[in-house]
This record gives sequence, structure tokens and C-alpha cells, in this order.
Amino acid sequence: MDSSTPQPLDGFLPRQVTGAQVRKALEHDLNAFTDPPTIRTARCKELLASRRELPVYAQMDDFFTVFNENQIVILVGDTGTGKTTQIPQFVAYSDLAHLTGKMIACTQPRRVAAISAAKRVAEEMDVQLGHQVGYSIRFEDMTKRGTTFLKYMTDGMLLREAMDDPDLQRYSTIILDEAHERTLATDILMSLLKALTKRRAELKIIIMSATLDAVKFQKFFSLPLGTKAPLFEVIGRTHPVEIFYTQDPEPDYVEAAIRTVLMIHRAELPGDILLFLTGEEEIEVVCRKIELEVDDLIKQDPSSVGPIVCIPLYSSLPAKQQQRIFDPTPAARGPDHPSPPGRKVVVSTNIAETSLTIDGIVYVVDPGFSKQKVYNPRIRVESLLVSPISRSSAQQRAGRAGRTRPGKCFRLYTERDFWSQLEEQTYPEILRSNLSSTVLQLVKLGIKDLVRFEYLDMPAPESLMRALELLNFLEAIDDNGDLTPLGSKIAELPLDPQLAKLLIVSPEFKCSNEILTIVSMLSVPNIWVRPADQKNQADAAKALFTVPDGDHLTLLNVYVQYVLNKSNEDWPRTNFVSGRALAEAERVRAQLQRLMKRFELELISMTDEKELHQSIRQALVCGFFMQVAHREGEKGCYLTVKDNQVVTLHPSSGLKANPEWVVFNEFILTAKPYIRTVSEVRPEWLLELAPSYFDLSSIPDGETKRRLQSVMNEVQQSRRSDANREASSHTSSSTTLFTLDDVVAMLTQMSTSTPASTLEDAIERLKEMSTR
DNA sequence: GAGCACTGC
Repeated sequence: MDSSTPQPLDGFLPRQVTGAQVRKALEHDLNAFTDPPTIRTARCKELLASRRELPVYAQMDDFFTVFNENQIVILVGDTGTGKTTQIPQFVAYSDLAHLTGKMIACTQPRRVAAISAAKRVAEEMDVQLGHQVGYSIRFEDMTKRGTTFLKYMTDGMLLREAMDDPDLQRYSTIILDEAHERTLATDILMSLLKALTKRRAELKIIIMSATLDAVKFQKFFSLPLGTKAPLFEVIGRTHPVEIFYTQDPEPDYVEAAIRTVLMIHRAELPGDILLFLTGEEEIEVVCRKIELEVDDLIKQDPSSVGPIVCIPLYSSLPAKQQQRIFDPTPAARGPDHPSPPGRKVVVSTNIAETSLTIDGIVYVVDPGFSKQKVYNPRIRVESLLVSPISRSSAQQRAGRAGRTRPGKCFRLYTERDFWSQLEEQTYPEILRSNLSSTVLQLVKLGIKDLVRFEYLDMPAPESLMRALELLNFLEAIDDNGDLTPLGSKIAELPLDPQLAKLLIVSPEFKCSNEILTIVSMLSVPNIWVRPADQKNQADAAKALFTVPDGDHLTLLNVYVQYVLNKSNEDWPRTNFVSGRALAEAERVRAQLQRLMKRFELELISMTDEKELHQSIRQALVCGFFMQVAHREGEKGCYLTVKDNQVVTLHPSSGLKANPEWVVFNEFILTAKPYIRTVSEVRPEWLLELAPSYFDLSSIPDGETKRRLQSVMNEVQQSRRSDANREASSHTSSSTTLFTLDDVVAMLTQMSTSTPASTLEDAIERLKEMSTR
């Protein structure tokens, strides 16, 4: 560098940078972050002008004061403050990570958010995307080793990186964005980072959140002496949104929603409407009803009612139809039959609350409900329940009306209920989920003491217990709670532990190629498409794929056909399968195939179809032996082994007749308890491949046990007559089913260096919570 | 004889 001309970063000292210095560097003709420094483009200067307008820009001086002096900062600011794009850039000037070989990470809960933030910031910094500024998401690493110093990524991706590098040494500052969403990955990262700040004094953390409830984060990240982490607040500048409540509670929110939309259409000034509902069916029905009602109104009084178009929006809708939300608002009728201007109504699930932004929305109708996942660890079932939203969700929804100009939000509940009935925050995901993957990740990270681990919200002990129990049966962790070599591999695979185990054992069954496909198909969203007006055609199309021995085999069949018909773009549509889900399965499969290679798992196929199908079903037992059911009675009823849940085959199953023993992929609770994606298995396989789980002394008395007992007797008889035959087993025979006491004992054993009193406290709390 | 809110690795 020529020492005579001033360089943009002259006088910058790491972590002692001031706002004045940064502003000067930003005005500089040379770009400080390129090597060698490049002349800034006109586009860059233009973008800088709009960056200066962002609320967060005005608070740059204060930000640096707080950031320089603290290891952890909680930053609160609503959407539209520019925090996601600007704060990481500010940090870049402070960390000077481009000179130290470290990186700044900024996590997002969703892939698209990580990509779009990285794109925007690369443009603002006048660098090529994927060079100095990049992103990293599941199927795409847009970073360059040694060059990238600002990396946007999904929260799950950072969590995965932590498994290889628990101290996250490559980062100088880690920013967790959208922390208020409390995704499982962000929650775990917050716990890990809190512990990490003690090991790495120079690591800085910024927790960015959009809501009222930053105090919880402040307390969580308080120092040992009780000093709270500093709160930095950015005052947003979105347009005002006027909130209206109903005078009385609405008995039927669907009917009230329709009425409100019609009222807006007739009485309010032009502007599009966003209505939040809970699910696909509800949305389709309401769209049709609104359009019919408006047709009626127009017939009655054509001159005072404008045309309306309803656009449904939910995630399983094909991309092309999702794009309709960007269609222009319909124009007024005329000139022969003049009418008021037209209106667009988007009827959407929660997808429009966070994932998709629709410009031009002026009116929001919020009935106050959404479908939320709930987990019942007792019967190990996750289900979706229509539940009241939280106040922070309601605030988020209302905000969607003020993106382009002042708007209005109609809440279909009373103000009193808003304050007294709604929770302040949505229940965090960690309290509503099956934790088997998460617990395994924690064990892999070296966190053995799951009770003393500091969670923002401690999960239900029974959820932890269920997770440990499953992992132990899968032999991912041993009886001491230590990770086994198998468990280490399972943790490395981006799959549910059962699916990972299935994939790992598959070469032993000589069908790993097919299991790889099935596992990929099971880890993407539903591939079957069944439009309301073409149910029969869809069912007929599905019947052509059906393999009578098992739904897992049907999935394999669909994938094989999909690949064979790759050249035909229309194939998914004409066969009533989701092209998007199949493409996703293809990507998952490719990723898993690379991992199999790394683990030296052979890719093996079988030629004899009959043998192949049998091997696949046997392999399934190795991963899913805890999800086996036995036929009970005559009318398609099954009883799950051990849990003794009465379940029925889901009507979507293509299984022929009703086999006596089945393995199922999921247990869902909708109209009835159903088991879905089901394959026939033989009882001998259960006893042979999962002897510890099917240990008869652990199975409650009943028909299931009697049948297993008689199969066992037959097997033993034939064994006695064949002296050479050794009992083979894929799972150790020493494990036993846990009781809660066992798990408490196990957790106790795990925490070796804990003072007795605190641990006892922890266990006491654990017992207390589990008996509630 | 029915349904799948939404993400993420």
C-alpha cells in the first residue's frame, strides 16, 4: 500500500472503532474490504445513500460504544430498522475479520432469509457474493475459504458446525438474528454460546430479536454477578397500523373473517387485504365463499362494489400458484359498468407471517389462531393443534399492514382477550418437540449433563427421557449415557435418528441403495398431491405406484419412476405427485450418498425383487422397531407394541388386507389415531433384529405378547434342531427399558463434578416436573 | 376412508 495516500481503515483498532471512523471509511473512495482496495462503484454510493436512511444507521455511534464494551449484546428492533443487513457490516469494521482470518456469522431461521441478506450485503459492500460476503445453507455453501469474512447462514447450519468445532474458533463474532422466533436450533445455540463466552473471552455475541420480551434474553445472558447483558434498542420507522378489536368474542372465527373481509371491501379505501387462517382446507373453502358473496353483492349493487380476487397461500401449494400473490390488483370494471377499484385478498397460513412478504397490503384480518405443533412425550406423538397465537405473533401479523403505507389491522377478538388470554410469546419449539435428534447432538457436543445444561426454557424431563430411551435402544448412546461410535455416525447424518440408523445398517441387508432412496423420501414433505376436485384421478394415479407389501416400497417405486421420467417435465403433475418434494428428495439423497461414502458405507442393490422387498422390510425393523403394531380385532385396528395405543391404518395406506405385524413411519393424531406409511413385517424379524426391545418380560400381557411368545417358542424349537445356528443380533441384548428413575440415575451419573446439593436440586425439580 | 402450520440439518 502507498503510505502517502490515506487508506480507508487508517487508525482503526480492532474492537475500538467509533461511528465517526466508520462513517469516514464508508465515504472513502476506496473499498476497505477488497484486496487490493478497489474504487467504489456508483451503485455502491447509491446504496449508501439509502443505508443512511435506515434507523440503525443513525444509532451507529451508540452501537459501537455498547459493542466495544461488552461481550454480549441484546439488540431489539422491529422489521424495517435494517438490523439484519447493517449490524453485521458494522461488526466487520470493528472485528477487522478480513485481516485476522476470522469470520463474522449471522444466523437466520430460514434459508431464503440467509440468501437474500447475503445478496443484499454483498451488493452494499461492493463485493462479489460468495467472496468476502457469502452464505451457507444445507445444499449450498456460497463461501470461499480464506476470503469470506461475513457469512450469513441458517441456525441449523451453525449448530452442525459446532459439532465439528465446539468452540466455533473460526468466528470472532456470532450474531443470532430473529432470536424471538425461538427455533430449536437458535435455542440450543444460545445455550452453547453462553457457555462458550466463558471459554473464549474474545468472542462476541449479539442476540437480535424483534419483540417486547428481550428481557428474558438479557437475564439469560447476565453475568455471574447478576449484571444483565446490555440491551440496545433500535427504534423502527414503519408506517403506523391502526388496530381494531371486536366488541365481543366471535363464536366462529371463519364466519367472522369472511364478514370482515366483505366489510372492508365495501367500506374501506382501496388497498389489498391479508387474511390469516390455519390450514389448506379452511383457506380453499373461505376463498370460494368470499368470491361467491362478492358476486352476490355485485349483482345487488354493481355500481358500489368493486371486483375481488382471492388468492390462497400455503406452503404445499406449487410455486407457480404461490407466485399469484404478486399478481396485480384487479382493476375497476368499466367503462360501461363503472365500479369502485378492485381488491386483492390473500388468504394465508402463517407462511405470510414470517417467510413471505407481500407488498401493497393495507388491511390485515387476524382471527388469532394458527396450527401449532404439540408433542406428547408420554405416547411419543407430535400433532398439529389449532391454537390461539401469541401477542408477539399478533404484533407481527399487524405489522404486515404497514409495509408500504399506513394500514389497519382487524383483530377478531376483544382487546381484553388480547391482554388476558394470549401468551406474550409463542411457546418455544424446544417445549413442543420430540428431542431425540437434539439430545443426540448435545451428547455429541460433549454436553452430558442434560439437566444442568442452561436452557432458556428447560424441556419437559419426560421429553428428555423419551429421547434418551430411544437413543439407547438405537445404541447411539450406551447405558452410561456415553456416545457410541454408531451414535457418532447417527449424529453426523442430517436425519431423524431412526432413519440414520436404518441407513447405516442397510449395507448389511444388501439393499443400501434402495434404503438410501426410501430414507430420502421419508425426510421430505408429503409427495402425494390430491386436489379437492380431482380426488379420484389422484387416487387412481397413486394406485399405479402401490406396492402391496408396504408403503415404504411404494415410495421407492415412485422415486424410481420419477428418475426414469426425468425428461418429462409434466410427469409429476400428470401423476399427482409433488415435483418440488421429489426434487428435494433428490438433493437429500445426493447429500446422504456423499456422507455414506465418507463413512465407507457401501451402496448395494439386489436384483431379485422379491428378495429385495423382504430385505428392505427387515432393515426397516432395525431403525423402527419401536414403531411396530400388532393387529387386534378385525376392523383394521392395531395396538402399538408396549405403548398399547389403539391405532388404525391411515386411509392413504396401500397395504393389502391387514397384515398381522406392521412397522410404521409415523403415528399421527388427527380425526383418529392413525399410523401412516406402513409396511408388513414378520414377528421372527422383530425377535431377531431387536431382541432387547422385544424382550418379552418388558411387554405388557395381552394378545401381542402371546403371539410373540408363540413365535419365540417356534424359533427356539427350530434352533434346538439346528445346533450350528447361532442367534444373530444387531442390537445388544443387555439393554433394558428405562424407567424415569433409571434416567434420573443416568443423568446423575453423567454429571460427575457437580456439587451434590445443586444436583439434588436439579433432580428434585426433574421429578417434580415429571409427576405434574 | 382422510388431510399437511412452518422451518432446519
